[in-house]
Amino acid sequence: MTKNVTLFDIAAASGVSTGTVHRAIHDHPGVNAETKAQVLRIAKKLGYRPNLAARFLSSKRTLRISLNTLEGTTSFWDEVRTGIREEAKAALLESVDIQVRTFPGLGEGDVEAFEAALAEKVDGIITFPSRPEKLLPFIRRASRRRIPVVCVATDAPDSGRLAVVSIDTLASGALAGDLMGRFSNGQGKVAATLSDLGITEHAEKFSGFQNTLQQFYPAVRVLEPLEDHDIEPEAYQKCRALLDAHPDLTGIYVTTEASIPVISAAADAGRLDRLTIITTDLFAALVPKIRSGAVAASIYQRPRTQGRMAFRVLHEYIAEGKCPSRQVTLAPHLVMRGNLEFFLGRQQGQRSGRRGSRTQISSEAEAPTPEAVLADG
Amino acid sequence: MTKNVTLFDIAAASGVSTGTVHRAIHDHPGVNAETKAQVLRIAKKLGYRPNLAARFLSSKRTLRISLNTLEGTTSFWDEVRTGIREEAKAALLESVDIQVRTFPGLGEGDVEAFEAALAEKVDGIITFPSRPEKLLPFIRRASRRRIPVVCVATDAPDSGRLAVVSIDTLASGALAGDLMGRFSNGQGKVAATLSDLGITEHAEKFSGFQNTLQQFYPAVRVLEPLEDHDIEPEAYQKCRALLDAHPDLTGIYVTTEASIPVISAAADAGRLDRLTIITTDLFAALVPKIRSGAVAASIYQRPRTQGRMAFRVLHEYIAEGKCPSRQVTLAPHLVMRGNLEFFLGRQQGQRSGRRGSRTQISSEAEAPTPEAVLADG
DNA sequence: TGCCTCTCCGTGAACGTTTACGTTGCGCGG
DNA sequence: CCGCGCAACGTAAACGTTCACGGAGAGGCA
Repeated sequence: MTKNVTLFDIAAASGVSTGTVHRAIHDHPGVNAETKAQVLRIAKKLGYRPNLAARFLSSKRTLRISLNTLEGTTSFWDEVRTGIREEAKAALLESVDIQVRTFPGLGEGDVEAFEAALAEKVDGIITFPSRPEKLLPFIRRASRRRIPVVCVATDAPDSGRLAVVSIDTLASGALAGDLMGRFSNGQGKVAATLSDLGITEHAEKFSGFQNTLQQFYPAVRVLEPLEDHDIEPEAYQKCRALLDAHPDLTGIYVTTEASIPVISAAADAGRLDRLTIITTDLFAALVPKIRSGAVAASIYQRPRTQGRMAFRVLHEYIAEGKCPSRQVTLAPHLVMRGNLEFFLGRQQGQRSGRRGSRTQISSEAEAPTPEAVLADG
Repeated sequence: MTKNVTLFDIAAASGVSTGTVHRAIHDHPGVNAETKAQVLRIAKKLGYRPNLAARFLSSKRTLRISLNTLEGTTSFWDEVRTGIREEAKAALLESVDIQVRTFPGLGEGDVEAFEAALAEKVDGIITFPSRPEKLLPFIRRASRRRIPVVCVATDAPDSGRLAVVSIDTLASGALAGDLMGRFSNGQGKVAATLSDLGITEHAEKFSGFQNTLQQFYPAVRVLEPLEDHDIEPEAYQKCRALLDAHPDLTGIYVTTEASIPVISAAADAGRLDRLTIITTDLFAALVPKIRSGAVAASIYQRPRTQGRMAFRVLHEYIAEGKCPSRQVTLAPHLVMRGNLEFFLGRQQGQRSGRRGSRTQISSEAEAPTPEAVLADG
């Protein structure tokens, strides 16, 4: 491991001063085009990597990032936010200011929120692109302004976004398919609900679900997916109609958070005990349904981890200038009756976690601590 | 957010120099007891928190940690190591030197490996405490010497270890129980194999398994657990005997990595297709068994994440002097036929990941980059 | 008294980057 | 020729911590 290349080394090699090297590298004005090219060439040849400690030491600006989310699904985004905060605390090199901007509905106010973030000149944007195609030009604009954008849960392809963080949709669907196949003993007729086939993520979940069933449980018949367009009454109505049309339906896979209307429809049709229902995510209203067995399993999309990863990618980019992998996909967790309490405890413990860890410092006196100051008393 | 307290502030407030403050805080020799107490009091009153950037800037020592693992289960510990490396790279503030020490068997050579690590005066030890009670005094000794010890996979309670990172055993067992109950349609007779009831983790897994079945699938009968003491022939023999003794056995849950002998026993007894087998972890030999459907599901203990967490806790302690939560428990992942490829791809992508991310920097030219040097060409 | 040791403490130079400011050299209008 | 502005570049002081060095005193011993 040879000693790291510094600005000074580059300066010496190219016959200029560190100030010029710095300006060249950071594309700041006031440096000749030739000189700049020369410096960049040498920097690259020498394999320059900035020393973050030095950078943070000298310019200790606070990192400002905007989190743009949907208003309705608060529990999910609350967890995402917690994850971001957690990871920000772990990065521990700068103070972080998270500005939360919410928009009321899919495609409503998302652009405005994004523009507001841009206007504030934040250092990065973590967003749920509710309507990717509408947001696309704005993400491009941010990208041109060197403001990194990380999409969470849903992707905005070809937008120049830095990265997307989501669970692996195919694996999610496949897991649901496998469970459905096993739970149904390899036979029966099952359906899936989703928001809109036009949304890649939902289409992929369904695809994973269908493929797995076709491949490994060929006797199970998969119906056409049911689109609810994120409207609960529509989900309820369509589900009732589905149940009426198929008296022999054995299972439903809800790929979105809109599982409650589906469960209600099944209950109102008196079919709850004959249906295997697999849902998505974990929120207060769903808990009793899982506990009672109405829901066989729920596929948890790990919002906290999504938040952590989103921040992490952003931070790596801002700090080190590295372009991380453009797609961060997570494996979903599976929540069932037996391990439900575990997941609830985590959500719980999370919120009180911040205080918890503080008190722990002082209470666990026997713990070894390098900073004597902090250990005492 | 008030400006951070520095060594200089403390020095000014207590009428000494920064050098003395530094020595006092870090418990270095050469400072009067009274002075030291005074400095510490003031530091505490002012709420001093060390500036890591400055610290890493000045003393760029390389962090040396020892990873003590079991020789046999290489795939698991290889992943753990990869996770550690990953996280170390993400910490990006210092170079990390991971010394791997392996010991041949449970309780064989583990103490020697630990002592070797201590002798090397490493900055931290990440270990699998194969026989916690034997290792206990040595962990204590490390703790007294302020060398933090993180246990992975298995805990060493009351040893003064900094933290333990593991899968939540109860949730694991519960998940296995839930799946077993569902897959068996709520009836039948099932068994579980484990290494030794004396090992807390295994006992807890079984307990979660049993409780879940008793509570939610009361018609399923759970047999006494089968102890294989981590000896494959013993696992095979006992399993054959089990199958002979219980011709109506419907499922087996293997809580350890020793699932191959169980599968062999079932196959040799001609019972494979009538048994629901739930295994643990994911390794090469298991893959075809899952693919063929011999194994219904495997509970993946996420070694890479365990490694990441272990390093993270260690790093937080060393860097910031903070005592993290003493127990880091993870939710297991569930591997089935449909999502098997996803997990295999992750393991694969992991190993080539380091190079992959490098090439990505240069290939993804459209990506915005703050360091012009790295983006060009 | 001279010399030496030991403890306690101050001093100042790193570490690599950022940034405000100073210094050239050149062209141009008056 | 003077003065001005401007582009291009150099300079040096931060940022907070670490660490090697050295000095001042106190005490011991011949």
